Amino acid sequence: MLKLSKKAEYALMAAKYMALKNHSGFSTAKEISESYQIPYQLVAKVLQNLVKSDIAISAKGVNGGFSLSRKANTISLIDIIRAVETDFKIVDCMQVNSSSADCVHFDCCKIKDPLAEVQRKIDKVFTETTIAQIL
Amino acid sequence: MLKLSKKAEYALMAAKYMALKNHSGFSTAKEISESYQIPYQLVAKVLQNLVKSDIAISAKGVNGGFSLSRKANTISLIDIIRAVETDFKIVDCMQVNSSSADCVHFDCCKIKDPLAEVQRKIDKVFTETTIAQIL
DNA sequence: TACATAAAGGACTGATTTAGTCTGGTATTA
DNA sequence: TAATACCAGACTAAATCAGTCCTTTATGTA
Ligand code: FES
Ligand code: FES
Repeated sequence: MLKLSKKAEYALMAAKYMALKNHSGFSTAKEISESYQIPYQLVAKVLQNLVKSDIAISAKGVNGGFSLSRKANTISLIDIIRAVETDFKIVDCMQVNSSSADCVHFDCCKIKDPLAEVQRKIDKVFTETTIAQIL
Repeated sequence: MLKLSKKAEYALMAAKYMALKNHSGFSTAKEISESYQIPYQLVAKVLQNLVKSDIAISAKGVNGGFSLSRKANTISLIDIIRAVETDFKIVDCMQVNSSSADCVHFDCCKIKDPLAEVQRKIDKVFTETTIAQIL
C-alpha cells in the first residue's frame, strides 16, 4: 500500500511543531498531543524514538520536554522516518537482514535488482526533503 | 512501512514474465505460478486485475492464458501497481475519497501540503519506470 | 524533604490489513 | 462432452498497526 505509518506521520508533525517553536525552549509531549490532536502516549513514544536517534533532546521534570537537537534544515524526512519505522524498503528481500535463503523467489524473480534502483530514487526523495521544507 | 504489497510484487513478476515471452502467445496463470513459485490463486487474481485495467488481455479455454496488451516499454510500474493496489498515497488524507471532515488534524497539522510534493515525486519514479526496464 | 511534573519503557489489547485458500461458475477448444 | 483455463466472490488465518495502561526514573520547586 506504500503508506507511511501513523507513527511516521506523528513524528513529522511533532518535528514540525518543535521546529516552529525551537527558539523558545522545550515542547512537552502533552503540549504537542493537544495542539495536534494526537494521542498523548503515542506522540510521547514517538518523541522518545526521536531522542534515541539523536534527532531530538529531552529534559525530564518541570519545565522539561523535547527540542530538536539541530537545525531543521539539517534534518531530513528519512531521518525522522527511520527513527520510528522498522522497515523502509518497498520489498521484503531488500531488508538488510534478509539473505537469499529467506526468499523463495530468489533464483527466479530477478525483480529485486531493478527495484533496488527504484528504492534508491525513493530514498533520495526522503533524504533531500528536510523538516525546514515542511514548515 | 512504505512497502509494496505481495500482490503488487507478484503483479510485477507476472508482467515481467509475460513481457519476456510475449512473442510466443499466451502465458497461463499456472505456468507463471510454477515458474516463479507464487501461489496459483493469488497470481490468477492479480492477472485478472491486470486484465481489468487493460494492461493484459486474456483468453479462456485450452491454449488460453494471459498476454500483455501493449509493448513493455509503454507500461509503467504505476500502471501495474494501481491495477492491484487500492491505495497509493503515503498518508490517508491524500486519498481521493477523503474529505477534510475525515481528518481530525486537518486544521492543525499542515503537513499534508508539503507531503503532497513528496507524493508527487514518488509517483514520478513509478511513472517513469517501465516494465521494459525491469526485464 | 515532599511534591508535582514530565520523560522512559514495557506489556498488553483491539482493530485493521494482508496473504492466502476455497468454492462454484463461465467460456473455449479439441 | 470432457478438459482446460479464466472469472468472481466469500472466507480464514496470520501479521501488523494503533492505541492504552501502568510502573519507574529524573528534575525542578515550594
Ligand atoms: S522477490 Fe526476493 S529476490 Fe526477488
Ligand atoms: S493529517 Fe490530514 S490534513 Fe494533515
